[in-house]
Amino acid sequence: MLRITKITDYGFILLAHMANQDKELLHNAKDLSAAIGIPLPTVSKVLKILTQGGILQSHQGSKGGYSLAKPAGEITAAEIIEAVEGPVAITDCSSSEGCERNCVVSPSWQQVNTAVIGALSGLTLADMSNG
Amino acid sequence: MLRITKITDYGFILLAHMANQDKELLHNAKDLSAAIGIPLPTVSKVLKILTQGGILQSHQGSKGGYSLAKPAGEITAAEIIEAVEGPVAITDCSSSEGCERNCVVSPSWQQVNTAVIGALSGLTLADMSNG
DNA sequence: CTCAATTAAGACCAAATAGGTCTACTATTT
DNA sequence: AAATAGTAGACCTATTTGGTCTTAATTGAG
Ligand code: SF4
Ligand code: SF4
Repeated sequence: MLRITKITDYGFILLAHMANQDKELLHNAKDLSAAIGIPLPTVSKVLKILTQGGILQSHQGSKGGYSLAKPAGEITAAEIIEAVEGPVAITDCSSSEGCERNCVVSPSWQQVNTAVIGALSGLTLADMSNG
Repeated sequence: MLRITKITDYGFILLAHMANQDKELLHNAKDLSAAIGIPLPTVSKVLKILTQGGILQSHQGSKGGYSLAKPAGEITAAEIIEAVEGPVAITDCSSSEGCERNCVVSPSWQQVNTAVIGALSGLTLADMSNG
């Protein structure tokens, strides 16, 4: 339905919050949950996914937490979405797997897909955070 | 997951097929189903939705069928998607209803949404069909 | 060394959405 | 009248998404 998922949306909220504070500060899931107003288990899940996608760096154990893996100005919206939902593909045929029905409109979708990725790549977390 | 639905995809295939033929010719669901290779009930559903959305014109009764409501060059991809899935809104906050959690990243999503709609509005059915 | 705090991994279930089919009805042509 | 074709909408199934939970592994502090 041409919409990002809630998990992705939460990811952006969390990342923007982290980008607005001292870069070295470790944020733990519990504090973030309280700060953002999203239940802890969900926050925890999102942070885990973002870490697996290389957007966040984690530090385990007591006094552990998460921090941005790169400066906010170097993390693009496209990267974040890909980390959470996988490659951006507006149709089956604009993904790597493709589509067996290789129809006439496919090239147009490729164009649209490229344009969308372009828009998302031109926007960094720094742009999105404090504004 | 940032993807158009299958019904929408079918819609584009059907419309492109129709745009590639005589504008005045009426296409009935059965023939279109055979031509495109999508089951009749599904084709029928898609055509109905496109008609309700004002993209197609229908003609009931024997020898009836569907034809484009406007020249292919005047039907944009954005229009078609809206007709099938409703307004393009990449997040809750970029739709008319909005989102109660009015967060800091919302303005950025508005920008992205506008860019996406722009890309979709700049592409007509004529562009997408015979190309 | 032990304990508490904290992330990691993934199972799990419930809710929502999407995909697809079907039936009954209406309109038009012959 | 009969045949053809669209209209409306219910309906069920499959898939995806949202969210929670449990169990482990890791690390710092006392
Ligand atoms: S190839 Fe045609 S059918 Fe397959 S995804 Fe692309 S547009 Fe849709
Ligand atoms: S306002 Fe914030 S939370 Fe609500 S949809 Fe927009 S980005 Fe997501």
